[in-house]
Amino acid sequence: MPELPEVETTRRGVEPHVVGKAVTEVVVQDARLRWPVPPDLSRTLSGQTIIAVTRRGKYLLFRTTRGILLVHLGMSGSLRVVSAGAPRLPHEHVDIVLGAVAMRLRDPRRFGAVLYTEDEAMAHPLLRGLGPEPLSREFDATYLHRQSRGRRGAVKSLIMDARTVVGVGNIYANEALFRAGIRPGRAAGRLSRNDCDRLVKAIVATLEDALREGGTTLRDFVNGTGEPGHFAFNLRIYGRTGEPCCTCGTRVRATRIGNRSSFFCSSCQR
DNA sequence: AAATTCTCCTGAAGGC
DNA sequence: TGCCTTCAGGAGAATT
Repeated sequence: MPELPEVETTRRGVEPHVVGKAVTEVVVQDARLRWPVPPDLSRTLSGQTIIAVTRRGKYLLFRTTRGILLVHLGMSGSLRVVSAGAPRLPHEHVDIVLGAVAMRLRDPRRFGAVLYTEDEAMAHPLLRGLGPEPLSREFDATYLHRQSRGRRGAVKSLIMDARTVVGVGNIYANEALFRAGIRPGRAAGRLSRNDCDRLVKAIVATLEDALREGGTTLRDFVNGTGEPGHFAFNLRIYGRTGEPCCTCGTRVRATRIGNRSSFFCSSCQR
């Protein structure tokens, strides 16, 4: 599931192949993504040169002098660079063709998005209101502590809420809480200042470790050049229901929080 | 205001 | 073997 490490891995993978190139055309095989791919996208984008590839949360931003192509990978999306005109496999819905190469979006579950805006980036409705980047200085214990005050909901839901901090999805939320020794169901408002400090450090460390491994591939994810990520081997708690905790041997328990599967060690996490 | 539920979608896995 | 149900999840929208 693309979370920050997967999206950033994708960004790094495609960036060198697309910056400085002009869009030749956009070929849409199936426009039915989370929102329809704009019908005039090919006409709008053709001729525009990509000057930078940035990321905000889980959104990829392909900047041109005129506007921004926004790409979100949803939960099963992947974007890779292929030869223009390479045979299309199932679920490969959109090609952003740049001369001899193309960025190709594959998205079996079609929860992803391909949009275009000429607004200033952060004014876009999907980007406005996003919380800080987890790997920025702004995301620290003081900030998280302040955000958590008065919250009776689960801390796991709080850190997965993009208004609190971007880029943390279900897998890394589970992993970070395990590393911090905090139960996912704990009321956010009951976190001590020290809990927040450990949790922020755990989130940062988890994301950085995953980034180093090129992200997590459970099923669909591949990077900008089609390679899977290897962090799945490092998952300590996610998906390990019934297995012994890697730290203390207690059986890993599963529960649902905010309609998302959650895993924890009842001994290591309080 | 915060918290919860619903919704989109398809493939895999389990049950009978 | 085959059909049916359940589950997985990002995150905006709707609801409580």
